[in-house]
Amino acid sequence: MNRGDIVDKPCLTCQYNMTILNKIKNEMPDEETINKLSEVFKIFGDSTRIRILWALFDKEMCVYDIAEALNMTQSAISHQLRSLKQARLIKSRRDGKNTFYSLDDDHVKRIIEQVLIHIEE
Amino acid sequence: MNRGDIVDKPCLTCQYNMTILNKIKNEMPDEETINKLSEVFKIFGDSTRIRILWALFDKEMCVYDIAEALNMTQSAISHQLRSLKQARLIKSRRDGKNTFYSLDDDHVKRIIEQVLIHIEE
DNA sequence: TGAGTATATGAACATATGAACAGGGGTGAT
DNA sequence: ATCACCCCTGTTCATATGTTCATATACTCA
Repeated sequence: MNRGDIVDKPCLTCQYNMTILNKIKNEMPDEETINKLSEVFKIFGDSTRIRILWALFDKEMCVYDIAEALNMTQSAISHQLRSLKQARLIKSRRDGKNTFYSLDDDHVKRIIEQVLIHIEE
Repeated sequence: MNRGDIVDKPCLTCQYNMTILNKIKNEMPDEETINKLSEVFKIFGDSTRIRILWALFDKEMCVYDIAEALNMTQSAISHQLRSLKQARLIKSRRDGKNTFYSLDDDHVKRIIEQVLIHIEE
């Protein structure tokens, strides 16, 4: 069964006709927005990154200390920090030898909290 | 450089000492919660699933119509619906030949909206 | 009961991802 | 300038994930 077949004989028992389905298609955010959305979620979708974000919840930290707090190698942390920064979930500030990372804005914290509420119900 | 070395000579220029780092470790949610969090985010982290959730934002739909609205095969949609259901982001209701899917609760919508706000800034 | 419709599942394949390792670049102290 | 330290980049390898195709199951109605 492929797409062509389906278009010609729509699901008769279902509630929506082609007009409504097309409306859904059109009201859907554009492809770029959808992709951005899923990319951001993808970045959240890793336990190490969640732990990093959690560690940054109320203070900035340098790479070394994050690695220390999470019991992981500096290299692994650095990779994850890059992902997080590319997704604009964190920002960095250089101070001499150290680079300090902090949450990009409050949304990040709120998003995690929302999901936490969801899973705790 | 490995973990053992680091523990013995902490980053001298950083702001946090071992006591604070241990505090971070202890205040972090337990492993199970962190894992659940990242798993849920992982499920959100796919453009097809985001589009499915979007289609379900204000009404239930059957598999066929979702496939139709998204221009995808029934099989692909069915697989994704299973993931979404396992993560408790959607629920299903059988009605004769059809299975209708809808958002599990309002959090799902709110979570997506939060991230949308974040990326639009 | 058998035909037709709606959905689910399994296997195979391609792609994406995370961790570890090796090496390099920038910074500050001497 | 040189060295030590902090961090980043590129690569490799193992594993995870998404898609497709083929097929199985569930349900309805004649």
